[in-house]
Amino acid sequence: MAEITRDNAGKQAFLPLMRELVRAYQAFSLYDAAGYQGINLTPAQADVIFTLGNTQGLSFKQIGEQTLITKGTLTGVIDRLEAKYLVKRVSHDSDRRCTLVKLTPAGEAVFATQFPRQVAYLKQRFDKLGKKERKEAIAVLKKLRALFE
Amino acid sequence: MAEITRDNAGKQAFLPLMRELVRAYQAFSLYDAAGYQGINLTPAQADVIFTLGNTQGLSFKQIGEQTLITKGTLTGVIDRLEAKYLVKRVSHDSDRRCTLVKLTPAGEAVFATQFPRQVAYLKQRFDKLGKKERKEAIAVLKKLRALFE
DNA sequence: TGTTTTTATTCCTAGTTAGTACTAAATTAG
DNA sequence: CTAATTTAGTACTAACTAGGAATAAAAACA
Repeated sequence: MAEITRDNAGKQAFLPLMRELVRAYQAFSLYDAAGYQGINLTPAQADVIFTLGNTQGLSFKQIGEQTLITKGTLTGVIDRLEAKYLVKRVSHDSDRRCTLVKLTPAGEAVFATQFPRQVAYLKQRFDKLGKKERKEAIAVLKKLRALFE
Repeated sequence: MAEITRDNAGKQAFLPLMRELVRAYQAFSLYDAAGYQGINLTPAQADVIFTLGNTQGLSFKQIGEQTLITKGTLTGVIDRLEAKYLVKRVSHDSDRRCTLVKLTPAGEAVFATQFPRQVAYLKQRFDKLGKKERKEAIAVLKKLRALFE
C-alpha cells in the first residue's frame, strides 16, 4: 500500500465517495430545513416536537437518545420551546432527578398539523425512488455507516 | 395515493431510508471530527486549511463554494485562523472588493503534515469497501442528492 | 458621465453544537 | 445506615450555523 503524501493525498480513490456522501446529506438537510420555514420552528425544535407527538411526555434523556441532541443543547432547545408555550416541563412522579417534557395543547396542535405536512413534503421527493431503489439505497447506507462504527 | 394523516405519517415507507441517510452521514461526520482532536483545529477550520493547501490564495467566495461554509460563518472562521497565524488576509490586486486568504508558512506546515494524516485516517475506513462497492455507493448517493435539487 | 445594480465582505442576531463543571437525587456498596 | 458512585439536568464557554442589513467597490446601463 503506497504511502500518503502531501502530493497524492488529494488523489485518493475514496475521496469522490466521501464528497458524494456529504453532498447527498447536505442536499437532503437543506430541503428538510426549508420545510420548516414559515412555521417558526428550527429543525432541532421541530425534531423535538415530532418526537414528543403521540407520547405522554419524555425525559430529557429519552428525547436526547431519539433526536441525537446532546443534553447541554437540549436544555436550550426546550427553553425556547417552553417560551413559545409549545412544551412544558413536568416533574417525574417517582424519580425527582427526571424532568418530563410534554406537548402543551398548542404543541399538540402544531404536531397534528405540521408533522403530516412535513412528511408529505419529504415524501414528494423520496417517492421518486421505486421500492427496489429504496432498498438498494438503504443497503448501501448501512454499509457506509458500518464503516465508521 | 393515500392522504397523509397524523396517524399514518410515521409509517411512510420512505422514512427508514431517510433515517439511514442521516445515520450514515452522522457516523462519518463523527469519525472525521475525531481525526481533528489533538491538532487544535475544528472541522470547519481544517476544511479551510485543506482547501487553501496547494493554492496561491482564494477569495472568501471561492472558499465558501468549496467548503459549503456560508459567508457570515466564514468571516469568523477566518478570524480565528488568522488569530492562530495559520492564514492571512491579503488584498486582491485588481478587485478591491475581494480579500484573498492565504496560508502562512505556519499554515503551510499544518497543511503539509495534517492533510495527508487525515486522508490516511479516513482511508483506513473507506478502503474496507472494494472498488465495485464504492462505485455502487457513489451511484446511489448521486441519485439521492438528485432527489433534492 | 452619472445612476443603478450586482458582488464581496463584514456585522449582527438567534439558534445549535459539544464539552466541562456543577447541583441534586437516586443507587450501590460497605 | 452512611459513604461513594452514578444519573439527570442546568450553567457556562467557544465555536459554528444561516440569514439579513450595512458598506464599499465594480459593473452595467442609460
